[in-house]
Amino acid sequence: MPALKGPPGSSGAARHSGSSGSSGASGEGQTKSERTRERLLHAAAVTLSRLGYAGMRLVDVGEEAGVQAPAIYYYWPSREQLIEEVVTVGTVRLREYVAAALAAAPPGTPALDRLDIAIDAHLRQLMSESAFAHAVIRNISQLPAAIRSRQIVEERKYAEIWRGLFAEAVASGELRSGLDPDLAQPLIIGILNWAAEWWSPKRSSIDAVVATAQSIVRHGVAAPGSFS
Amino acid sequence: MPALKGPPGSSGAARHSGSSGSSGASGEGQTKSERTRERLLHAAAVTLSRLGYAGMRLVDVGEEAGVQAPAIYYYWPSREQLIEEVVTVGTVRLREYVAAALAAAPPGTPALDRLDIAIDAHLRQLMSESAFAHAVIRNISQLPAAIRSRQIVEERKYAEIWRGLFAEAVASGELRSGLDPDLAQPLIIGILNWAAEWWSPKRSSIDAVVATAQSIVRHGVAAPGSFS
DNA sequence: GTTATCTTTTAACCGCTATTAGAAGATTGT
DNA sequence: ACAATCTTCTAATAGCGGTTAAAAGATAAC
Repeated sequence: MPALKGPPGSSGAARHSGSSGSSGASGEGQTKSERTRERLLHAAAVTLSRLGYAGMRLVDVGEEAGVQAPAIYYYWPSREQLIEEVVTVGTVRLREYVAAALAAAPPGTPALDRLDIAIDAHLRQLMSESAFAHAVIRNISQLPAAIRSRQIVEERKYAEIWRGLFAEAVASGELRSGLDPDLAQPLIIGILNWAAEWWSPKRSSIDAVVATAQSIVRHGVAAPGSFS
Repeated sequence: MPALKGPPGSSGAARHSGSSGSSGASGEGQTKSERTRERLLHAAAVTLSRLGYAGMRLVDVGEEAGVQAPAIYYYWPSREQLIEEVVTVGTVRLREYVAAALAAAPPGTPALDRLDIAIDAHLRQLMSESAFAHAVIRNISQLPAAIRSRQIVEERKYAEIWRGLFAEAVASGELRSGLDPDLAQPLIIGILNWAAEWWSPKRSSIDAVVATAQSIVRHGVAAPGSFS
C-alpha cells in the first residue's frame, strides 16, 4: 500500500479543466508538474484511441509525452486508473461541450435547430477538440466492467441530453410521425460517432461534414412542415 | 520453419463457406477437423469483437470453442494469421451478402429502393448473421498494418458498391441536390455500423431498426420528388 | 489388432510489459 | 551554499500469454 507520498492531485478519479474556450493554448498559470500530468493524460488519450484498451502500453504513453513509463506512477496508482480518468474526462467534456452549446441558444429555439447545434458540437468535439472523446467511443465496448461501470454514469447523463432533444421534437410536432424516437436517437448518434472512424482533414473540411450531417439528419427526422 | 506436417487447408489466408442461406445449421458433409476449424474461427470472431485486437487471448478463443489454446496452432501458424482470416472473411461475407441482395432486385429498381435493400442487408448481417462483420467494424482502426493492408483490399471492393449506389442516385436525380455523395455515403454507413454498438435484441426487434434506418436515410438523402 | 496418420493435450520456454525500489536530478526556500 | 521536497530516471521483479516440443488420444486402413 504505497500511500505515503502524495502526488499533487490524487483524489478519487475524475479531473477536468474548465471547458476550453475556443482556441488552443491550454494551461497558463500551471506548475510544471501539473502540465506534465496533463501532457500524460493527453498522451494516454491519443494512445488509447490508436491502440485500444488492451493495446495501450505505458511505454507508448510515456514516449508520446516525452517521459519514461514509470514516471506515470507518480501521478496515477495504476494503468487502470489512468485509463479510467481518460474515459471519464472524455465523456464529461463531450457532455459539457454539447450542453454549453445548447445553453447558449436563445430560449424558444425550435427543437430541430437545437438538434443542429448538438450535432455541430458533438462532431467538432470528436473530430478536432479532443482525443479524449475519440478514445471513449472507440473503446467503450471493450472496457473492463470496473472501468465501464463508472464511465457509464457520465454517459447516461449525456444520453439524457439527446433523449431530451428528441422528446422536445416530438412534443412540438417537429419529429416526423411514425418515427420511434428511441430508435432514431441512437441511429443519429451513429452518424456522428462513426465519423471519427473515417474522417480525416485531408478528405474534407469539418464544416462540410457538419453541414452534411445536419442536412441529412434534419431531412431524415423532420415532420413534413418543419424546415427552417 | 515448421512447414513439415500439413494442416488440412493451409493455403494463403482467406477461406469462407458459401454464403449461408437463411437458417442456421451450417456444415453437413464436413469432416470433424473441418468443423473444429470453423468452430475456432467463429470463436475467434466472437472473442475479437468482445476483447479487441490486442485483448483477444488464444486461451479465450480456445475456451469459446471447447479446445485448449495450442490446438489452434494445428490450423493456423500464428495468432496474427487467425485474426487476419477473421477480418478478411468478415469483410468478404458482408460484401457478398449485400451484393447478393442487390443482385436479387429486379432490373430497373430505383436507386433509393436499392439503397433500402443494401441497408437491410448490411444491418442484418451485422446484427444477427455474423460475429465476423462485427469483429471487423470494431477493430479496423486498431489492426496492425500487416493485417490491415490485406483486409483493406476487400473493404475497398465493398465501399465500391456503396459508392455505386450513390452514383446511381445522383445520376437518376433521386439524391437531393446540394448533398455531397462522398460525404453522405460514409455518414450513412455510420448509422449502420454504429448500430452494432448499441443494439440488443432486448431493446428492439431487428425489423424495427431496419425500418427506422431506412426511413431516416430515405428522407435524409432523397430529392424532394423521389419517394416510393 | 496393429500401424500410420490426424488431432489434441500437457509441460516447458521466452519475451514483453505493468509495477516496484531505490537512486539521481530538479526545484525552492532560507 | 544547503537542506527538504518534488519529480523523474534506471534497474530489478513478476506474471501473463504466445509459441514450441513432445507425448497421448482418436481414427482409419490394412
